[in-house]
Amino acid sequence: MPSGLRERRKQETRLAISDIATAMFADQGFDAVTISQVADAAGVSKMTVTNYFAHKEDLVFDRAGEIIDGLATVVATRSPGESLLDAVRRDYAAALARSDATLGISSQRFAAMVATSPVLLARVREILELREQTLAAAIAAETGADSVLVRCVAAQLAAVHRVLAAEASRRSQAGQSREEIKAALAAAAEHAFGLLEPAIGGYLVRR
Amino acid sequence: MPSGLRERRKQETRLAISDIATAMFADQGFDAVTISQVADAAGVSKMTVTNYFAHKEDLVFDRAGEIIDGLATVVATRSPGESLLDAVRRDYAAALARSDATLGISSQRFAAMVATSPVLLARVREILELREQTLAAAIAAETGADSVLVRCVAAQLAAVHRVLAAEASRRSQAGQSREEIKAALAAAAEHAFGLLEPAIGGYLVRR
DNA sequence: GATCAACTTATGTCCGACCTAATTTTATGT
DNA sequence: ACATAAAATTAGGTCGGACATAAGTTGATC
Repeated sequence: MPSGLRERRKQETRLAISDIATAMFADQGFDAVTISQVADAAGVSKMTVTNYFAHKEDLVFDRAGEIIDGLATVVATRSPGESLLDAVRRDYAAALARSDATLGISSQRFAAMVATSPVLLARVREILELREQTLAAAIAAETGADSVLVRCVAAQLAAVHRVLAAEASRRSQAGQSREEIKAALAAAAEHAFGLLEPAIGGYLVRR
Repeated sequence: MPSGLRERRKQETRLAISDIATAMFADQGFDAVTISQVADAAGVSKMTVTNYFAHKEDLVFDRAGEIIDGLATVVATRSPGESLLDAVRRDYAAALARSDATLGISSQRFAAMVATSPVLLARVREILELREQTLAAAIAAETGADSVLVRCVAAQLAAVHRVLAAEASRRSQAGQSREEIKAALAAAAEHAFGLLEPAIGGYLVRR
């Protein structure tokens, strides 16, 4: 098991590399900075970077696991009497209130960096697909059976999150303020989740 | 302008390279075959392959444009009195009847090849995202205004197609017959599109 | 304090993507 | 028919990311 110093150093090194890399990427663009340059700036060898981060994209999306598990956790921990849609909608409002980073609200430079890099966009798509699949698995675990319908419900719920995140990214790129974006997202979420209400509003109310 | 022979030769070369490549990929796996090997097998130089196909994945998904434009075309060409959902649902049934290749029904080997290659899966995600965006643009063009709601509707419609295609891929990998898969997809489509009925069933009925 | 395990490094290979210049093939005008 | 222009193809090279291996270094443990 991790013994004090060694493990702490690892986390420090990891974070230092990730922070420096993200700053360099935001500054010069993801594809314009090589792993070697990141390694040099961080004062480590190239191999150390690739040891910590299996893929270059991981330098940017180090906390992808939280996004991937987010929706499934919300569904799994919802209170009795709450439907899937209610839980996801309630959680979105809460995330907005606490300015959760996973909603896609970011600095103009970060948003532009992601939007202009094919590699990062691909990674975002993969993360969102995994989130949807994880959500579908959580729903399937609750209903006891996997099915196309379960995956459709998961897809619809995840799609709302995804479309709202895209809107957040768009507004971030446009340079809007966090408060401005949050207000817009709150209004948009009303409409978006409301659209699903007649379809899956009563789906899987927890007993 | 394209003058007979020259253009025809190009298309022949392009198709020959693509066919040989797909066969080699299906046989040995996408990542196990290099572009050089494809070039050798096709009797051309490596540069010729990369001239025709900007990315290695394009050797497999040469007709991506058809998938990307499919839903938008369906929506844009639907008849008066038809809603968005009705048009997409009707078209799906028609595509199923004609065993359209874009539905995801394929040979076991092809399905396995795609499913086991991270690069190909990434390309599939990109194609599906582009299809959704193209559909959203078509809907926005009709309503006269883009919005989060429009993108949500596009996302929901595209999601059904995507979930059904994933099901097709899963069954293809499992070695089910085309007829077997078509029957399962027809039934699944009933449920999947039916789920959206109360949400967007009356949305954008063409006048 | 010596030993072991884990972390880091140096070095090198492989492949996809890309570039440039040279060569071959096709099309066109006289 | 032939020369010339245009386009396709080729050869050879660079670069970066991913990966493998072995050697070196540092922290942990008895």
